[in-house]
Formats: sequence, C-alpha cells, structure tokens
Amino acid sequence: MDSAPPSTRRQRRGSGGITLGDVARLAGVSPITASRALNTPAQVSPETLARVHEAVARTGYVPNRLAGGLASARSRLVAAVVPTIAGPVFMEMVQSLTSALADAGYQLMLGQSGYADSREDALLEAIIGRRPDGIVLTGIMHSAEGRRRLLASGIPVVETWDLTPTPIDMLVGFSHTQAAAAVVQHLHARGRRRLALLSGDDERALRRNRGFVDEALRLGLIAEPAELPVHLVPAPTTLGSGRAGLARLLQLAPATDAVFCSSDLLALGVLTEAAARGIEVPGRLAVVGFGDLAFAGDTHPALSTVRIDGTAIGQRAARCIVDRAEGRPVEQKVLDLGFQVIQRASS
Amino acid sequence: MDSAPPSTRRQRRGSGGITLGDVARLAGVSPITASRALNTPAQVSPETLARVHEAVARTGYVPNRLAGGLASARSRLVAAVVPTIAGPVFMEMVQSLTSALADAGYQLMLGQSGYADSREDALLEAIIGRRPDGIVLTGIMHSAEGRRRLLASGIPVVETWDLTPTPIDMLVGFSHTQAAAAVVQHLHARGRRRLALLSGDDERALRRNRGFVDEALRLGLIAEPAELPVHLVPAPTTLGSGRAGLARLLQLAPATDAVFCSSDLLALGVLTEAAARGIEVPGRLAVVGFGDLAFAGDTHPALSTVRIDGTAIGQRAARCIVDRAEGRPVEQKVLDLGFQVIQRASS
DNA sequence: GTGAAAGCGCTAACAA
DNA sequence: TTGTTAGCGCTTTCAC
Repeated sequence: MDSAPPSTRRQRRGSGGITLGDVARLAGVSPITASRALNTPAQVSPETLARVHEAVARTGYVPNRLAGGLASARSRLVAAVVPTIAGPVFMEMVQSLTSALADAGYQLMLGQSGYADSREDALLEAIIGRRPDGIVLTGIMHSAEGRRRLLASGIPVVETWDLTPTPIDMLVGFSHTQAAAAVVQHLHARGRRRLALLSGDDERALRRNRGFVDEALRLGLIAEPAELPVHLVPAPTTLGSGRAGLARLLQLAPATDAVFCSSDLLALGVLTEAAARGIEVPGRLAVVGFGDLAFAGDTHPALSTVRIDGTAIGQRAARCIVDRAEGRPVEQKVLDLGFQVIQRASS
Repeated sequence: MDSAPPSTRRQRRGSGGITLGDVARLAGVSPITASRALNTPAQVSPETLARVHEAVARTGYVPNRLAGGLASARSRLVAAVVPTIAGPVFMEMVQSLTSALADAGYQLMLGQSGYADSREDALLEAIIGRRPDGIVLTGIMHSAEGRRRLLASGIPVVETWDLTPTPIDMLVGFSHTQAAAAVVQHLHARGRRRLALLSGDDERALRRNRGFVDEALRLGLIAEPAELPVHLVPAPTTLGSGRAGLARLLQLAPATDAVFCSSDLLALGVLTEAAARGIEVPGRLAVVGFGDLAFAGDTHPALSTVRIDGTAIGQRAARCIVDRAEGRPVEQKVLDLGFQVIQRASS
C-alpha cells in the first residue's frame, strides 16, 4: 500500500521541507488531526495535542501558509499602500499597523505607489494576486479603474488619512479642510493677519490649502483667493525645501507674519532658514507645521502643528480588517478620527 | 464525463473568483496553455497568446499567487526585518528594496523586530511560514536559535548594515568600527582634542563607540577608555534625546569640543540644543552625525556626518535575492559597501 | 474527538 | 506548440 510502480510515477519531489504530514506521522495521528491541534486545539484531546506539539518541536516544523491560505481562502496577509515610506509622515501609521496586525497573527505587505499614479495599477495587480485579507490605502483611491478592480476583488479595503462621502468600503481618516480652517482660526486668534502657505504638491496638501484659503476669506484676512501667498514644492517635502520655500515666500510677500507648512519637516526647514536669517520666531513670523512628528516638540522654538494620530489610524484600520477577516461585524465603517491643533512656541 | 452523482459529491465551492481555468475555457485552450501564455509567452503561438490575453482582459482575471507559489515553490515574496520603521535610518534601504524588488516582480513583506530580540522568534516563524524567496535582515542575526531556523529553512538570507566574518548566507554592509575610527581621525585632523560620544544603545551604535574609543586611544587623545565622556540614550534616537543628551554631556565634561552622535537625528538635537544655549557650532563645539539623512545638508549649520548609502544596500540586497531566486549565480556573497565621512559646516 | 476523501488554483513533468 | 496528469501542503466537508 505504499506506491505505484515507479515506472509510471510522475516525478515531483516536494520542496523537501517538513510537512504537516510528517508531523502527523511522527505523532501517530492523521494530518487533519495535526492541523486541528495547531489551529483549533480545543477540538483535540490533551494527549493528542501534546504528542503533536512534541512532533512539531522535534521536527522544527513551520506551517506553510501559502498552502494554508490556498486551502482556507484566508492568507492572513494584509497589504498597505503608501505614497512613499521615505517621508516620515506615514511611518507612525505603518508602524502601528504592522504591530497591531502582527498581534492578531497577520503579516503586512508593503507597497509604494509613488506620489504619481502611474505604477498604481501594476501595484494593485501584484497586491490582489496575493489574495490579502485586507488592503489599507493611504489616501483615497481615485482612479475609476482602481476602484473597480478593488471592488471586484471582494477584498476588504480601508482608505485612510482622508474623508470622502464615497468610500470604496471602509474609511479611517479626518478632514483636511477642517484641519486647515482650524489653523487659520488659530493664527487669527494669535493676532496674525498676513498668512502664507508653504506646501507640498500632493493632493491632500492641496486640499488643505483650499480649506485654508476659504477660511481666510471667511475671516476677511484676504479679499480674494489669489491674495494669499502660496509656494508649492514637490512632494515628498524636505527640510531643504522648507528652507528654500521660506526664502521664496519672503520674496513674494515680505510682510508675511505666519506660514502654514504642509508638513513638520517643511516647518523645520522654515525654522532653520528663519534662524539662519535672524528672523525671529514667533516674534516676526509664526510657523505651524502638520503631522506632529516626534521631533516637533523639541525644535527650537518648539513647533506648533496639527496632530494627526497615525498610531490610532493604524490601529483602527487593523481592527477593521481583522474584524472583517474573522467574520465579526465591523463597528464603524467610516471613522473620523479628527485632528488637534497643538500650540507651541512657534506661534 | 462531467460529474459523479450529486449525492456522493463533496461540496466545496471555490472562492468564487475567476480562475485560470475560466480564462482557458474562454480562450478555448487548456489551463496549462493559458498559464504559459501568462508566464512564458515565448512558448506559445501568437494567436493563442492573443486569445488568452483577450480572455484575461474580458474577465479581469488576476492570477492567484498563493496557488502559483505553492505549485512552483516560488512565492515571489521577500521579507525584510527592520528594528523599527519609526526611525528614518533604514527607510532609505527599505524604499530602494521595495522598488528594486517590485521591478523584478517581487513583493516586500515587512516585519519589525523591535530593538529587543523578544519578538524576533515569533516574527521569524511568521516569515518562514510564508516561504519567501528571500529574507533581508537589518543587522546580523545573533541568536543561535534564529540562525539555525533560518539555515534550516533553506531560504536565501541577506544580512545588512554590518559585517561579520560568519554570515548566515549573504551579506551587504560596512564596518562600523572603521566608520567610527574615520570620524575620530577627521575630528583629530580638524584640531579637536576633547571628544565625546552621544549614542543610542543599540548594538551597532555600541560597536561604533568601541571603534571610536579605540581610535582615540591610538591617537593619544585619551589615555584609557573611561576617559572619554559617553552618554547613552535609548534607541530609537530622537531629536529630543539629542538635546537632552548634549545637556548631560556638557555636565559630564564641560570642556568637550566635539561630539559624535550615533544618528543624524541625535546630531540635529545637539545642534538645536547648542543653538538654544548659544553654544557656537563649530566654533566651540564640533558635531558629527551618522547616516547622512536627507536633511543633513540643510541644517544650520550644515551637519557633518557619515554617509551610508542605504539605497545601494537595498539594491544590492534585492539583487542578491533575485539572482538566487532565478537560479543565477550571485556575484558576491559578501559585499562591503563602505561609508564616507562627509565634512560640512558643523565640524 | 478523529479520520477519509476531495479539492483550493496553479504549475512541473512527461507525452504527443 | 499544446495537452494530460499529478501533485504543491494544507483545510474543508462529511462520516463515524
């Protein structure tokens, strides 16, 4: 009862590794029992459990999750797409996402879309091909093609860092428009009247800029949108572009008394350039960043900024996906985590 | 020849998605031909190819790589382990790794080990379970258990950011000892005599510290190791710990005229604290960082540092793994990419 | 609590 | 160039 005649046997030696079958044989049980011992131990008698565990220990068996995923249609893989990991902005989210998923037994696959949408399609295909149990998007998916593919894939999707009335599936974010408006109000309350914008050219930053201009109009700080000095720099933003940006802005509008930067790094650049030029902050110039990165409280002067809780975004996104994967109802499909204007010395 | 009596038929509806079989049927070919059309188009006639591609387009078929990986024993997945992605240090490498792998049709799985080795074991199991085609480690694997498991898995491993005479498999790194010695020489040449160290407490930083002390001894800057003021801060290092660190160092050794920091972020903190205290850099204090992050050239004053080419490390690591996965010979199993002391205004 | 059979979706091996 | 067959290693379904 061992093998057919070797002459007619197809050849296909496995990868050579230990399989669940080997473990089962060593433990003297059937493969499915070994599987249950590892996955649903409650269904197995204590002695059997012990024997299987011993066999695992002796062999150094590591389950093949590719095979498991194929058989169970659950890969325990979650994909995250970020514009770039070179910027520190999304790191906090990715970090907490990785941890939260690891705690639940899921692994993170990372994809970079670049700020341009060119490679997004290939990336989406690569991701969907792995049949992840969930996809976390940074920002919202705009291309109709992309939305359709995601929808068609049937994979749970969480869009993050943004709000939209028409999410693909789930959403964890905050309102960029409101955040910018809150900054205008803050600066206005601090007596600033000649505001300016220094901003990356990515979509979310541009949306904040619109919110900023609108609120400035509403408060009567400007009479028409074009009055507000704006300087755009290419994303991802850097300290260097912050320095150059302030220089340019002061050329455009020397009387500027407050700058709202689209990232803390940009704001740090502004602080640096101001220091280098002997411009007093906040005396002559107020500076507000965005993101509340770890360093924001330790700059000189300490940087006012808008706090976005990347950790919370990552955790909630992980929760959404894990809940869905485990068949639990998702508490909230759309979640506005808000933001917080943090006033420090720079304004 | 279609189906057995329904009564005895096992039930197991698939995931419901489009499969290669569906595509093949639509194109009027066998599944394996469809497979070849997608994977090795050269083996298929032009007309067949066209028909298959059309069928793919019509159905929106996305190949299931879990199944493909299982069947071919090639997952086209590569795992990377970093201590944390919260620090910007390894981002450059991860970024270039992601891109280089994506270009070759591989996807990156990201794992965080934390600076402590506690979770490393669980992480290793999670990774090996996916049967990646390669594993990129940040730093070298120390735990004997970990080394054994990796070796036993048979998966190609690249250790990075370090050199060791006994790599598990492949290695792309540089010498921390030599880098630190080069910094001592640089500071010595610039006339500095009272050196100090401000450093994270991670293993590689500590190794640099030893190299730093050794070289200082050799040059006669100190008579014994304990003479050199050292302040350790917990990794990951931050701008804030740099500020606090300088404060502490000046308490310990007020006459210090040069500080070597274990990261650029720490160094930026030192610059910040020095500015806040009115300490002239480089006049009274020279500052050297480590990493040459994007911002280093734009600080005020511009930061001298040690350039580590993270992009190159990522690319070479990707190349090593892809070569191995595709069955090509690996050019160099051990690669010392070196480093470069970059002198800027801060020293 | 345990097991036998079937099959997840794909590709390697062999055959024509 | 195309097809047939037999798995990859696991888990589902059904049966005891």
